[in-house]
Order: sequence, then structure tokens, then C-alpha cells
Amino acid sequence: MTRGRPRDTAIEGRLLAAAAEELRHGGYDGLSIDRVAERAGVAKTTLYRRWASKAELVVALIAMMREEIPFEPSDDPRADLTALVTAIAAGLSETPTTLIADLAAAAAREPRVGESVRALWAERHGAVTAVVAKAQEAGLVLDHVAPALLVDQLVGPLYYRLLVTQEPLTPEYARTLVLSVLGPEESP
Amino acid sequence: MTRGRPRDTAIEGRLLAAAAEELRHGGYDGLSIDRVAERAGVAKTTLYRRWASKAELVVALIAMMREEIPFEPSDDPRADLTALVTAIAAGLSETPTTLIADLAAAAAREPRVGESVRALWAERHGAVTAVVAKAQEAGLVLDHVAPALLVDQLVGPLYYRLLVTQEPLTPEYARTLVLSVLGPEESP
Amino acid sequence: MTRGRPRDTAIEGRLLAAAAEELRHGGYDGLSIDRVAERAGVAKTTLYRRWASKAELVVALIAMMREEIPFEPSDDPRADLTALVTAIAAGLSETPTTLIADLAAAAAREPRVGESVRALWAERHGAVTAVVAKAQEAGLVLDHVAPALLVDQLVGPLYYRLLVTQEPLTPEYARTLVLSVLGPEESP
Amino acid sequence: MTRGRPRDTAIEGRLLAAAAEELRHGGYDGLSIDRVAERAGVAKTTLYRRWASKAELVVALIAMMREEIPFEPSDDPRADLTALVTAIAAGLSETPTTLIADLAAAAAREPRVGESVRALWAERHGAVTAVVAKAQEAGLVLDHVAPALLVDQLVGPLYYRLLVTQEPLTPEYARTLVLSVLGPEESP
DNA sequence: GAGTAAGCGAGACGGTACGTCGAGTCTTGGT
DNA sequence: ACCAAGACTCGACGTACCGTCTCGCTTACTC
Repeated sequence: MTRGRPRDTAIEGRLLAAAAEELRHGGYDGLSIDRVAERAGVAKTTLYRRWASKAELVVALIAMMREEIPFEPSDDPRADLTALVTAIAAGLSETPTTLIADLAAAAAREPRVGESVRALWAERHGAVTAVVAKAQEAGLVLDHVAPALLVDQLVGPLYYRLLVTQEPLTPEYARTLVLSVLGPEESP
Repeated sequence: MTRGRPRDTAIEGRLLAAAAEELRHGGYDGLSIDRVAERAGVAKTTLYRRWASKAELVVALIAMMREEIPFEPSDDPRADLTALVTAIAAGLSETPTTLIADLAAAAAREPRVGESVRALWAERHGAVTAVVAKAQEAGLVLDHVAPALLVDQLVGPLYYRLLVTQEPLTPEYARTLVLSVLGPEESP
Repeated sequence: MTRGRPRDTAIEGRLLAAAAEELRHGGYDGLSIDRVAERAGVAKTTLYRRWASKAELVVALIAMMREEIPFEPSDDPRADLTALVTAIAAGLSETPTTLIADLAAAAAREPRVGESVRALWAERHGAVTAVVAKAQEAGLVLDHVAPALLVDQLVGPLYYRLLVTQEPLTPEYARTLVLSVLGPEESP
Repeated sequence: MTRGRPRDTAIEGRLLAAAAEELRHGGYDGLSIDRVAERAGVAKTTLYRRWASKAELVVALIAMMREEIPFEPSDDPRADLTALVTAIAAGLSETPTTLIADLAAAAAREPRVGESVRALWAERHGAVTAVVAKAQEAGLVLDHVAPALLVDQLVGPLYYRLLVTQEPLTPEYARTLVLSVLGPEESP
């Protein structure tokens, strides 16, 4: 089975890098296919050979962004949770709000993008779910609520503040979130 | 001292109706200013005289869409809270997700829109804050957390589910949210 | 009857001038819509508002290029005919051949263009028909053939040479054409 | 000293056949190299190994089209001429106008194509020239005009009608053309 | 009969142009 | 002032085609 000229693998990287750069600035709408191609030193057709549309390009871009966040759970779920939520808050704070908002918007518009974005965030929040479950087992949390809900109440407010009320995501805020969910530490 | 021809008040309604219809179909992106104007039998200029941009138009549209939720606080904060959160969840579910997402994106990009959108949402969540404060006074909630945070944990997860995980906002979910924050009802 | 903002009449001229310049260089194929628009300092959409396609633009261009050939018939049909045919030959010689050929091709393909091009050429050859008829009335030509046919035999060979044999259209050639149709002048 | 794998001679035929088919439909512009290759079940490279460009391919195609039209001159030049012109008119009528027009356009654009097309047509009209010369020798035509011009006046109007006025080429028209050039038959 | 040069299929690639669409601004004439 | 109509700019989108290129495989001539 002949295969024809193989794709230049370097191009894909250059293209995604260029797209990432564009996305960082103008957000989803500000990302121009023409500019991405030009920036990557590539013909527009070459880009379209890889991704059928702007949305698909962003899907790939996001998939690429998923960096493994190595997390080592300790024996102290409370500390773990605080660390995790603080880290997520920090990550969100560093990223331009417009980008995250545009991403959410694109996810709502384009099913394929939504899929990809959900996968990305699921991965990002996976550790939280695990630690919450562990905390509940350890009796640190009342078991009248599902762990998934607790995760929502830990992470959800971050996005809520970011996208809705546009208030700052301080480490302090992250800490009080955990405090509210786990309750005050008992002094022995 | 107004001078010149007064605005045709009927136009505003037709325009918003047309925009609503457009929005229901194609979402935020599918809403074309040209089409809205044409559908309303109105010149584009006339539309722009009322709202400076597509985003502003949608802001107004949303503002119109929100029904005044006359809320009469009862003696039972728990019941009140459940009713409120359920109502908010229902409202969000009815509105196309793209709309809310794009609104958040526009809010992040343009300060003017952000202001307007924040005001809208603040108004919407105001009752929740009041009831939460009341519940805390009544000793229903532990006072180790600020009431504002509790509101975030009641309302935030709704937006989180909507925009991030894209899971459905059922009344059941709203109820468990309240349950998680207030704790299980004590039987006397 | 409201009319809206009137077209900027200056634009049309700039556009046609730019197109003419482009045409002079690269020929029909070398004429790029984008470049024409840019050269005229005008948005591409503005160009497309006037002409639906490249072909239509060129039709208009040709129509503009044709000078009104004010023709005053004298008493001498032979002289008139010679003048007319020579003028037509000269006109064809001045215009790039590719242009005329592509015009004919576009005319064959698209009815709309065909219509326009036929009208242009009909106008151009109208005077010939008139003079031929007059010559026939004056007994200068045998009446065994319809005047329309004689016109074809006077003008047709010009296009034939231009498009088919690609031989030059000299004034000498034009003269012999007339000579062949009218026969040699009788010396009294 | 030929080395390496010899060319597959069958390919050339399939390619030309495919190209002919394409040309018959969309004309010169509608002929797409990619489609021709695909239709012939051949890689584009293989096509380009034979002809350096689209123009060259069409050149070859046209050269192939030149069928020898065996013509046996009789003793009656008038009858011969009528037969010839009628045959040419019929041939032109059968061929799609767009094809001929596009061919003329391509001939004007691409020198190499022009060369080939001229050769084709010269061959097609060669017999006419011969018979006209013979008629002139026989005193059937006045000798004040060159035979080449008479040919132009016999054949030119056909192309003129086809490409310019877009009027039908009837056998009747062909007959009157001859009649006009030779004059009415003298009854002895 | 093993090498090897060329032919071949498949398809990537750069480049250029096309025609369309949407947002927002601007310019008329008319109310 | 307001309104209708519509021209205008800017910038993006996705498609089509041409001609070049790079693979891996195949074929026949040559040594």
C-alpha cells in the first residue's frame, strides 16, 4: 500500500505553536487561520489538510495543552485539597480570562470543541475528585453528599468568580473554599 | 429639552423579538445584525442607535428575558434557598448555553459589557445572598465562612456545570447543593 | 422612494482604471480581483457590489474602452465602408487579443455576459450595416445577397484573423476586404 | 541507450481521452489536471512527465484531434466549395461553442497552444484554399483579390457568427456565403 | 540473475485567486 | 432628531487549481 509523500511532521508543531500564540492574545475569535498559517510559514491549504476548520484546530490545540500535572497525594487530605485548589486557582489566574471564556464559549458552540475542552478540564480536576473521595472515606467530610458534588463546590466557584462575578482568585479564596467544604480543623 | 423626532418605541420591541428568535436558532454567532434588522423591518442604523454593538444588544435581550422573580422570603430559610437555587438552575437550563457562554466571553473582553452582565447576575443572585445571611443569623449554618462564599458554593457550581462540564442542571442537583451547604435537616 | 447612500461614482472609475492597468499587463488571467481592489483603494466587496464576477468586470471594462466612434456617412459609400472597416480593424488591433478571445469565451459560457458582449459588438458594427444597405440601394453591390451577409464578410474576417489565424489586421487588409465585397472601382 | 523502466504507452491514450472528455464539458478552464489524472486512473506526476503544463497537454490533445478529412476535388469548384464550407459549418455546429471559444482564448494566451491550434485549423481549411485557387484559375472568380482573402471571407464569417454574434450556422448560410463570393451561376 | 535507473501511485506542499459573509460606520433623502 | 436604504471598510473563511516535491514500490534493461 503506497502512501504518497509523508506529511512533514515538523509543520504540525509549528502550526500548533503559532495557533497557541494567537489564541493567547486574541482569544478564539482573534485566532485567524491566515495568520496562523503565515506565522508557521506554511500555506493555508496545508493547515486545512490537517484540520477541517478553525474549531478542529482549536480542538487539537487544547488536546496538546493537556499537560500531566503530576500530583502525589500525601496522608493529609486537607493539605492535599488546599494545594490542589490553590494550584487550579493559580493556573486560572495566570491564563487570560478572555481565553478561558472564549474556550468555554467555543465549547458550547462546537460539539467537537466541547468534547475536547471537557476532556482537558476533566483531566485537570481528576486529582481533586480522588482526594475528596479519600477524605470522605477518612471521615473528614460528612457522607450525606456525593463526592462529585463536593468537587463542584470546590472548583465551580473558581470558574464562577472568573467568568461571572469577575472577582480575583486569591490563594486565600482557595483556602476558604476548602475550609468551607471540610469544616474547621478539629484541635485535638 | 428634547428636540427632533422622538424614537419609535415600538421598534425596540420588534428588534428584541427578532433578536430573540435569531438567538434561539443559530446561537450567539448565528445572530446576524443584518438579519435581525431585516426581520424587524428596520434599518441597521436604527438598531445601532439603540445598542452600540451586537454584545450590547444581547445584554439588553437577556435583561428583557429575565422575568422579575418576585421573591417573598418565608420563615424557612432552607425552603427559600432551595426554591431560589432551583429557580436559577431552571432559568439557566432554559437559556441556550451558547448564549450564556458568549455573554461571559463578551463580558471578559469588553468592560462595558462586563459591567452590564455583572449587574444582571448580581441582581439575579441578590436574593440568595440575603437568605444565606438570614440563615446564618438563625444559626442554620456554621459561621466560620463568609456568607458570600456560601453563595459562591451554591450558585457557582451551576455555572460550572453549564460552562465547564456541560452536565444537566436538574432540580435534584439544585436541592443537593443546598443540602450540602446547610447540612442535613435536624429532626427535633 | 428612499434610495440609501448613493454609490461613490468616483470608485467605479478608479476600479475600471485599475482593472485596465492590470489587464494591460498580465492579460485576463493576470487580472486579480484582489489586486484591482487594492490598487483602486477599495474593499473587495465594493467591487463585487458592482460586478458579480471577474468576467462581468471585464465586460464593463471593454464597454468603457470602446470610444464612441461618431460616424458621419458621406455620399461615398465605398469610402465610408473603407473608413469603418479600417477603424474596426484598428480598434481590434489595439486591444490585447487575449482580452477579446476571453471575452468571446466568457460570452459563450455565461448567457449574461454573452448578452452584454453581443450588444457591445452590435453597436460597434451597426454603422457598417447601414452603409452596406445604402451601397446596395445605390447599386454598388449586386443584390443577390442579403446585406447582413455582406457585413459578415466584411467584419467576420477581422475576428477570424484575430482569433483563428492570428494574422495582423492591417489597414491594407481592411481595404482589400471592402474591395472584394464591392468589386473594383469603375473608372468612368 | 534507454535505461530504467519504459513508459507505459497505454497511459498516454487514457490521459488524452480523459482530457478530451473534460475539455468537451468545461472547456479549457474547466479542464482540471487533477481530474484528468484521476479519470485516467493515473498519478498527476505521470501526466506531468509527459506534458509540462496544462497548455502543453491541450496542445497534444488538439494535435490528436486533427483527423484527416479526405477531400476529393471534382471538376466543379463551385460544388466543391459549397460542400467544403457546409462541412466546416457542420463541424463547428456540432462542437460546443464554449470549447472553440476557450480554444481560441487559450491560443491567444499561450503561444504554444496558439501554434498548435493554428496548425489544426490550417489543415482544416487547407482544402478550401486549394479549391479557391483553382476556381480563380478557371476564371470563376475575379482576380482582383488574393485567394487567401476569399478564404477568409468564406470561413471567417462562420467563426464570426459562432463567437461574436452567436447566430446559428445553417447549411443555407454556408451556401449563401459561397454564392456571395463566387457570384450567381451563369447560365450558358 | 543481480543492479539499477526510470516509471509509477499517492499525496503533501507552496502559492495564488476566488467569491462570500459578518460587524460597524457613513451618507443620502425623507418624516 | 429619527428613520429607511444601502454603500463602504475591514478582515476572515473555506475552496479550487496549478505545478513541484517526496516517498515507496515496480519493472525491465544491462552488466
